[in-house]
Amino acid sequence: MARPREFDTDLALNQMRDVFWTSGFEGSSLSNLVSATGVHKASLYAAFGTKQDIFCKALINYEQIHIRACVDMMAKLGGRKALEALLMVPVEAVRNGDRRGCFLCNSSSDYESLDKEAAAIVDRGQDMMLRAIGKALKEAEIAHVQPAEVLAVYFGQRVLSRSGMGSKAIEDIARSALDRL
Amino acid sequence: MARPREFDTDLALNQMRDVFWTSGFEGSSLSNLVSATGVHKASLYAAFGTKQDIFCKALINYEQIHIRACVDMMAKLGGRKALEALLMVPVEAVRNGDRRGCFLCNSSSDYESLDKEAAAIVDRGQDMMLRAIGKALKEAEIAHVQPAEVLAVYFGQRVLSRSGMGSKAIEDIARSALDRL
DNA sequence: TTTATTGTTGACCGATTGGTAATTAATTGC
DNA sequence: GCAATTAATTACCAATCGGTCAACAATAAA
Repeated sequence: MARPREFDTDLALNQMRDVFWTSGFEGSSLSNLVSATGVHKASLYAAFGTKQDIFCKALINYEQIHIRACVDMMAKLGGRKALEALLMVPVEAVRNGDRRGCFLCNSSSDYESLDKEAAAIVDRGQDMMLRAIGKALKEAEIAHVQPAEVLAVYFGQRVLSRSGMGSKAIEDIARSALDRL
Repeated sequence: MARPREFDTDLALNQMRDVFWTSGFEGSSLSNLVSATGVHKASLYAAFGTKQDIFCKALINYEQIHIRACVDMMAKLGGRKALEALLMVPVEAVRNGDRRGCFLCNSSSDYESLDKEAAAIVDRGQDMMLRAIGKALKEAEIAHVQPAEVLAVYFGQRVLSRSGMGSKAIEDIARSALDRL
């Protein structure tokens, strides 16, 4: 009943998510989003709202795709294998040349620059991961390890990935942590 | 032989370091630095150079003061006690209401937006910490744990501090990690 | 006191920031 | 074909960005 959209909103959101993922909220400008999508600024605004709105949608997109996939994989594997798989995710990423780290971890580190809505999305994402880790620890009957410690190791791997640590060293972190579980 | 400076350069650098520490390179503007120091923009430029120059000096200042203090404390305590002290640093910070995390960890996470000089300073800081951790592990005769894993736990604590995790949970991470050493 | 040197200041630079109003274009239901 | 609806585009907005320059002020050596 009206003029159809000329761009794929899902594709555009994925592209903008990658920009924020790589450069963070402050480090990404509207013109970065425009070049990544090929869509004019005013059209992006009409379709997604302000920069803060877009960031929130990008973060939700990340959680629905990547965090969800991670959590589902852990639920499927269960127990110790779930934890092994979790700590190997950063290793595989770096092996594939992906040094963006984890968008959730990056946003946790940039928590200061986030509005309430985005901060709540970060909180929810962390909670998802903590639950999945807690469930795996229980299944593996590892009672003396806190879920937050595993999340800390995972986030540590992700931060160190960003600053150029080699895939072998990232893997050593995983093995060193898993050896003591 | 000329007009004396009206502001304390060391104090001003400390104040600017705190701005970058809290908000990162992209998240800090020159006007933020001006309000934090009370020094005019052109005077800051004359005394410290460009924004990138100031960031590098701030990061060096952080390493010389905070990383150095941390490494020295570990060298003094030695062995297992050094590792215990290290993982308690984030706990004490959050207890004191300090949620800035670790400037070195924050900069590692923002590695993408750093120039070569700043990136090299980050690399050096990480190396200092890895050496100190490695020495402590050796002294405690803990051979099966990688220094990078301890650094990952520490960075993880710092990231989670930024996103509002409670001091008790940050302490649980420390205890959980130390219990298994 | 004069002169050389250096710090402070306010005005200004072009570029970019996030955001918006108005115009034009494309589609469907009638 | 016509009207209604919505998308795309252009041009523009005030504000801020990092940075610079010339005028002025303060000091020490001569």
